[in-house]
Amino acid sequence: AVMILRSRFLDARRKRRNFNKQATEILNEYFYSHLSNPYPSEEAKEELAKKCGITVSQVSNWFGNKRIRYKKNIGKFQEEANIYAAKTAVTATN
Amino acid sequence: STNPSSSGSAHSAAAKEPAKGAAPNAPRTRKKRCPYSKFQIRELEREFFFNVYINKEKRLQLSRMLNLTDRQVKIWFQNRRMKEKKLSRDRLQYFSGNPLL
DNA sequence: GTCATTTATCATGC
DNA sequence: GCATGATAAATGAC
Repeated sequence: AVMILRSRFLDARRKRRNFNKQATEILNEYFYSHLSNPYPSEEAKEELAKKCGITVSQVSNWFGNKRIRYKKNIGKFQEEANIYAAKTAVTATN
Repeated sequence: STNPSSSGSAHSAAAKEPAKGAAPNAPRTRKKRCPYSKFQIRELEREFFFNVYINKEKRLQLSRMLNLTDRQVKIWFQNRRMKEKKLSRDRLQYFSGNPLL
């Protein structure tokens, strides 16, 4: 049984599963509210990981992918950026 | 699927490298990431199994055999050590929540 | 040397 | 068919 679980773990690293909507919301909120410097500190990563229910490594992966994919095509993320910009603006006024 | 080691573009031809005193204007273009072949990985892993830290002589020998630069071999061992550390962290986290094991 | 990162590639989800 | 998460080369800070 141990061997089965172990082998399943070893090749389960690349078995991708999408994050739930709430986790993606939290990550996007942080990203677009820190668009000038989207590099969360280690402490911020741990907090995001806890809130999203994922690991710190997964948080780092998400920000790495998000940064380069945003930089490569800002226009594609413009609508998304406006959404989260408005969302953070509302929370700021309240 | 295409084997980069067969073409020899990684080692022989001038991909980049500071080029001592050749061209004063240095474009400094980042080297394109080229995945290594199965054979290259297998040999690198074999050496990594014996010693996580590779010395200069074995590095040169391995780089010639695999048609890689010694810098590429050095960086591969660095990345491989980081990978091993991450695997250890993940294993610890994975099995820590399992009282059954 | 480590280590966060950039970039391209891989593998999967849908 | 791309979107997305994870991994593999490559760079740079320290």
